[in-house]
Amino acid sequence: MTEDGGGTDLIPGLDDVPRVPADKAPQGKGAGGKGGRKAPKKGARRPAEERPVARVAVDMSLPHLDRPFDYLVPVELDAKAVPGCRVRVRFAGQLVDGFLLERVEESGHDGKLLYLERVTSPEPVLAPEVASLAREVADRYAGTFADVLRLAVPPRHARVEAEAVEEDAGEERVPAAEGENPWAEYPAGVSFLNALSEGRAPRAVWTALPGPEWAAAIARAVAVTLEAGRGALVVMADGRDVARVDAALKAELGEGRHVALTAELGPAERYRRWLAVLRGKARAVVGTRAAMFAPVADLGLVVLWDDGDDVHAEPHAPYPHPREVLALRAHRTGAGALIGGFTRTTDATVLVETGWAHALAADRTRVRRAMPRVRYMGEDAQLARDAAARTARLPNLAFEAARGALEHGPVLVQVPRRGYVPGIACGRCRTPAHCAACQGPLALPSSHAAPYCRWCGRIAGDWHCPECGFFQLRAVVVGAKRTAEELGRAFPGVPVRTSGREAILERVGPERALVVSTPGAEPPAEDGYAAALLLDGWVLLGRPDLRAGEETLRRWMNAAALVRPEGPVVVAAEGALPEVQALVRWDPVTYAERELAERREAGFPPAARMASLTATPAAIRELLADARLPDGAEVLGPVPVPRQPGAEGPEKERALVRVPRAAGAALARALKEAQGIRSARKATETVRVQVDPLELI
DNA sequence: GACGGTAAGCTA
DNA sequence: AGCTTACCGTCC
Repeated sequence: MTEDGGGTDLIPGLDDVPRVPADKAPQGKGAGGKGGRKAPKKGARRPAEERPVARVAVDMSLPHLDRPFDYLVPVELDAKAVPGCRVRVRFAGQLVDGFLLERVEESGHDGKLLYLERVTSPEPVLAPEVASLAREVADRYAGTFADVLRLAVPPRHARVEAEAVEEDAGEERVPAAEGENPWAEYPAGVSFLNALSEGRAPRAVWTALPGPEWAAAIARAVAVTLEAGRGALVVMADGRDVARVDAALKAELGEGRHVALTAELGPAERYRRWLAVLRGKARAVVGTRAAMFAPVADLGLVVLWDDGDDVHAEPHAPYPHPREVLALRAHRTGAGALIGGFTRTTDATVLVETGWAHALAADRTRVRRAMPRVRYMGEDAQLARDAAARTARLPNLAFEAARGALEHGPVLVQVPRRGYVPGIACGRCRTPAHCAACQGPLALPSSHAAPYCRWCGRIAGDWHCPECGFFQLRAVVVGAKRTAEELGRAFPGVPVRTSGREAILERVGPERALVVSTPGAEPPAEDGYAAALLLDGWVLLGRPDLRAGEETLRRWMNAAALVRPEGPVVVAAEGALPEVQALVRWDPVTYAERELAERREAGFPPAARMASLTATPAAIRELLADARLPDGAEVLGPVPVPRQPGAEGPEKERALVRVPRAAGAALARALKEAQGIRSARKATETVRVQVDPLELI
């Protein structure tokens, strides 16, 4: 992996030499209709004098038609038919949308060429860098160019496009805020910034110190990049993180030099801002995953924060991941890259181990100064001696930590999402089921396993109801709300607030309060939390997912990073677990390195490359029969997949194809080719192909 | 996927 | 013969 000049963007697969001169193609009357049955729709048409051939990416996501098609540019559209503009063409007899990729003198096509039907808009919305990026992303994910373009180019909003371009606010660049440099906390931080300001391409996997400084650090890196005359692109997991970086950028850059792109803006405003980027009015972008394709000109820096968050994963085909897309962009444009978070994913660890990026972290002394004091409560957790806490069934350690901390400010309580932890109650009298040992609430990890205690984790195999003696259990929904009620009773007089999927708190004040939140919805507290309780570690860790461990650590650290330095954090899990040890020592890097080593041992991603094929068993078999899989490929399964709620049709199965990491590109190519064979053959059932699927096992 | 060409199948 | 339906190659 070396740097490559990103400026010239020949689209791979587009560069075959045109052989047939355009004048062999039908001119004017010839094109309209032969034999006079159908009258020519337009009068005699004439191709443009210069570069009369337009290569068009038609909006068709069929794998076997995933290549450009040539059309003639009629003279009257000569001026409007610019590379990157939206066009409408006749394709297989029907009118379809497309993008004009380039204008050339001659076509390589032997047959007749049709004329462009119209230029939808002369706005060159498909920037050359984005076009070639989209081609590469499509190939990487065994998907089509058209599918990627649907993600990369927002739908047109004609009124917004026509709006008079507002005059520059004229605001002279605000000098970067002269506060202390957040990067000074990191030994390699300053040299990272220097490399950006010298226009080089530093690439770092950044383990951020706990606390709120990360947003300012990102903003500073962006500011330095802009000062050096290049653009910057920042991708965040959700709108709240976007808002934080947006605010930090405003503080750093002033108004008008960057835009925030999120889905909540609505189509008009979103398109307005996106156009501002395209037209070079804004040189920096912060946004959620769709922004990964934003047409930032002369890219100097890409940033991805919290790359392990599963909301980064694009749910639409071909399911590209921003980490991959931004890495590709940085690589091909010579931009710097910053992949940061409080934790470290195994995927980012691969980037470090292969030498693509450097690790950027603070030294231990600073980490120790900034990190919380983490305690754990395992099976031996003792019930609180305090009477009120005893009625609330809170283990002593958690109770004492919270009670002490509430003197100094808010306490964060992290509980898994509603439905994540199915609570249980007596099947007859509906009394909630509690642990015989510590009186914590019982829950069922899955329908087959025995109930366990949400506080202490002890398995409760021989439960019977203390009220009525019944021994069968029924599921009840337990979520943050219920936990909030239980906690409220343990701390009378302390306000309890909840933050979850439906009602997310933006932030909380410095006053004492219990803040019960689901993972990812934790509101930052002004001046930080005085303490945090991380409950239900067993459920998170017990999930049957390859990434359960790293994901649990990520959730814990993201919550614990909101606690004041040296504040207490109590985690409900066994101290011997590697995730707990990593949290206690605040050392996500060693954890990720070990985890990656284990994956390598077991042949799992990201040490190996995988693709999942989801379809009926017959369709999977056919696809695999057509696919010339690379050497060393191994097919696992297929196994039945649980039916999606509301899904129609026959039972689906899923097969996994595993290859050595180096064969990833060959795997994608083989699957794409096999999909092409299938679609050309008009196979009725489609196979969903997902390269690097997020959820595994 | 949608079109249009050709081949096979049915109605007089 | 004259119409339908079925299949399949092509789509610029």
